[in-house]
Amino acid sequence: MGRRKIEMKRIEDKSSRQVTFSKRRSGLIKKARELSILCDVDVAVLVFSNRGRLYEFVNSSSSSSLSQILKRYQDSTAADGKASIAAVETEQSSPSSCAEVQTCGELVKSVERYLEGPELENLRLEDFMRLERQLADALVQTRTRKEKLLKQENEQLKDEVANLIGIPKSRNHKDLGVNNLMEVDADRQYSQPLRTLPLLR
Amino acid sequence: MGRRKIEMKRIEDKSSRQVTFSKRRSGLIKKARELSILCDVDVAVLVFSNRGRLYEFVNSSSSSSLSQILKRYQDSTAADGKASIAAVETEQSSPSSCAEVQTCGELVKSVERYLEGPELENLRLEDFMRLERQLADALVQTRTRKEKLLKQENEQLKDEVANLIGIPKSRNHKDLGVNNLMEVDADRQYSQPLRTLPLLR
DNA sequence: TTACCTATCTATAAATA
DNA sequence: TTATTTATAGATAGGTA
Repeated sequence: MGRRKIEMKRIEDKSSRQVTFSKRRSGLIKKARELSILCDVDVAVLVFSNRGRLYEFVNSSSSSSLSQILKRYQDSTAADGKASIAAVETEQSSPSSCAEVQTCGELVKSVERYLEGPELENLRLEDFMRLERQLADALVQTRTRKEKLLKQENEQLKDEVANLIGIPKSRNHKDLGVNNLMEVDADRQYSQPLRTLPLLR
Repeated sequence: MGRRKIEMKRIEDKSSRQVTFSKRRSGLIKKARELSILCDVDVAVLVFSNRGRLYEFVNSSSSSSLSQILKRYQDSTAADGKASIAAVETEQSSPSSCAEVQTCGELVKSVERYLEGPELENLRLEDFMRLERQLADALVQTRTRKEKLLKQENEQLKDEVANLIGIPKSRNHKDLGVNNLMEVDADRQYSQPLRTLPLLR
């Protein structure tokens, strides 16, 4: 998509890597927006720069759990302007793969340095910690809900079994609400579609 | 990027919306992968279809909290139904050769060390953050195991129900253990509109 | 940086099998 | 319906200011 085709590997030149990052990041988020509009689906894109900055897209009309999580997180950081989560400077001199730049240890050290510095910078740390808590809370909440549904379903099924054993007339059975639980998607070229659980409203 | 320019609004025709969804979803995830490789950054893309299915991309070298969560989520699903029973069953006993158990044990020990360590009052930010992550991961793993057990039971019960429906002669349900491929009606009607809610695992 | 420029490459809308 | 083809719209790599 440019003057030349480029190899699919890490761009070594720092400057052009940064430029490409900026361009492609914008492009990715634009495409995410288009997908969400054209196809009327929920899309979330999260990009963490090597300096720990987060760029994101979450379509506003989303109602899914994860999007809610991300939105919640977004709200919590809105006061501090965009992309301020753990926006710390890491002058890591790790000679090896820069993919590991943002290890927790590195990040923590950076945050500590950040805290020792002047300014209201610790606000960003709070943003980060708030994000951590929110994600954990949301994860727990979501899993609890799903587990609850599974238990409910199991209870229904147990009742069904009991009924069928106790009253073995071949009556018309009620819907079990489980028929698509084990559905598997065939498209695994790039991603792994994950099953979701039907929820009656 | 096609024969014609299209308006940026929801595609009304269901068929072409589905086709566009499939194409653009693949394209989005491809671009996410390219961005993560070329620029060596962490990228996560989540797409929830209207049927509640989740398509995702999270680059493997990511080390951010969110990516870790999503990755673990992905992993737990990928391993679904494979060799997970043994791991669960051996959990009670002392450390076994199972990597999963070992990992869990290591995690618990680490957490215990932190909790029982002498310098608890001097808990540093680094320790705190690591602890937070460990607790979150442990929670996820534990709940994943529980969920797998629930699903197993759920599947057994579904088979049982299917068998009892298909063979409504009242029998002892224990002799239905053979894997009988009974199918459930696909065109059943729900009394209420079924809404699917994407859930984290 | 910070942004435009534009030749090329890529994604994809529509057609077709 | 799903896969393949093709013509175009769109994204962007390397320049330039």
